[in-house]
Amino acid sequence: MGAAAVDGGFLRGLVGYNARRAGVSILGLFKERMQVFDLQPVDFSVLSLIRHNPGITARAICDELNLMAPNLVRLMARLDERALVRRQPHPTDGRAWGLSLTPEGERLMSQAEPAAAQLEVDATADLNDEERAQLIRLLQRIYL
Amino acid sequence: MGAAAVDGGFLRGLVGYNARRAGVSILGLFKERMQVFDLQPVDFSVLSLIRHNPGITARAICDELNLMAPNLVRLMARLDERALVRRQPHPTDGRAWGLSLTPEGERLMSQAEPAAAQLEVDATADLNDEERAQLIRLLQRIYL
DNA sequence: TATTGTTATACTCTATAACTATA
DNA sequence: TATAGTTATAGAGTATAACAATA
Repeated sequence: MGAAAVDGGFLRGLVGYNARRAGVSILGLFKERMQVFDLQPVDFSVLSLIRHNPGITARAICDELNLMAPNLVRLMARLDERALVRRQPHPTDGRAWGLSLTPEGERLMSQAEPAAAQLEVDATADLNDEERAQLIRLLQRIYL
Repeated sequence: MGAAAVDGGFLRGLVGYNARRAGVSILGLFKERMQVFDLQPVDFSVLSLIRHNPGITARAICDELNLMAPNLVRLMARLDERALVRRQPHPTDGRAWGLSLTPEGERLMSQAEPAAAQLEVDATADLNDEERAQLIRLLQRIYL
């Protein structure tokens, strides 16, 4: 009567189905562990991208993370209210802003990124380092 | 200035990030190809599960697909309106319904499932059969 | 007392069109 | 003419609480 008795045979032969299920599984632990930082998965991705690309534009973030521009606006507003990010006039493009972390944003991410890395290892505890690396290589060959 | 110049180094070292990106990539082709069947990804998953488990209950579907019961109600109502599924009194549990495909639902899925399998191969064209199988094995060790 | 299915509802995420300022 | 950022808004997906019927 439990899930074990259900024949999910066809679905489980699909890469897309398994990628989604695995992603949801990791995301569950992510939300749990990242509560202390008050960071949603997307918030974390955006902040990490800004951290490693100071001066990046909103447009480049949208391209990299596959976000729609209007949706990034409210997200950035939240991060701005929390004083985690800073916008400065773009040096060459008057339409754009150059984004970077505030000292507080930097402090937060210097803790959040290691936490995320550890969380990943815990969420994929059945895999060793080599298997985890190969999994990532295979996944990237799909979307890159 | 394009996405290629962006350092996504930290994020791309995370299994969760890559699983999500790969899943989104496959989902894009899924929605495109499945338009002819008028099936959302979740609709397809539910119908496939019912097809291979005739008499299955809504509860078992929720457990298998990680859905919340209230959300399945509207979804089932749509499939019911399209006369793709049928509910019959459960043989042993008076609270539950036994779900199965109608002949029309069976006809639709006999076309949709092979289309989904082909779509997967196309969306993961950089992988050969062995790599695809290994990718699935690795993903399942995360969530199963 | 617990579980199945359901209703109502709220919240978040995602998507589209239209506008401004600049390139 | 095209692009960066923004506003407003509609739609889809996801979440919780509460209820009736049955186990």
